Amino acid sequence: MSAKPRPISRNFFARPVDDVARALIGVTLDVKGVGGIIVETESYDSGDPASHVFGGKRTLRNAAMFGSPATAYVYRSYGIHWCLNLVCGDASAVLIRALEPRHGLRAMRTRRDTDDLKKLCSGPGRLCQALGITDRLDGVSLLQRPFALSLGSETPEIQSGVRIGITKGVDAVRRFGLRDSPYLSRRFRDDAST
DNA sequence: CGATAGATCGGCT
DNA sequence: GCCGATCTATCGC
Repeated sequence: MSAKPRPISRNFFARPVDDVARALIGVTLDVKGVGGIIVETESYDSGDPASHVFGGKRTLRNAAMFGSPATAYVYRSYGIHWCLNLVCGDASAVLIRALEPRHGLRAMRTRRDTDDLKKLCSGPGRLCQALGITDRLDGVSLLQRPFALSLGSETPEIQSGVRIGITKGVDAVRRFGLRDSPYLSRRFRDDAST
């Protein structure tokens, strides 16, 4: 059924963060065998007022953002949820916003307490709950267990737009998604391609 | 449908 | 104190 896995290497992350955010669409992300295909991302970097590292201030929370490419940055959002970023170097990172559920559906449904496929991983907090991601994975390498990242086989159609849920840097077009995927956290407003 | 309030806590002013 | 890179339930049209 599934194509042979094409593991992602550290070099994948060592390029401009917007490029990585696009390239991650269609990539499979699993944590201990549970996960799916990335369908929505956002990019953040140190010059970005919406970023946790804006101004270069290093804190306990954002320390992982300053790590080497292919490091996980996990932070708590609104005191309740966890959110996962993939660090790309120079204090830049890609926020994973939505997955198409593929592996370990049973575990995901249990953790999320819902049978609705579209509510399992469609949102940064939701997907972390579904995959069991917490701050215990903050600062951990993405290139080994419990993470498994592998390239997709097709070249996906990418949609882009402004980011969600922020109050600064609101005009930057740094949100990317798999065109018309039913698993997006929200639909894209306009139909700007590429 | 869209709008909004509440949960809950670390980091910052 | 205040405010979020969120989610859910609930209210109103």
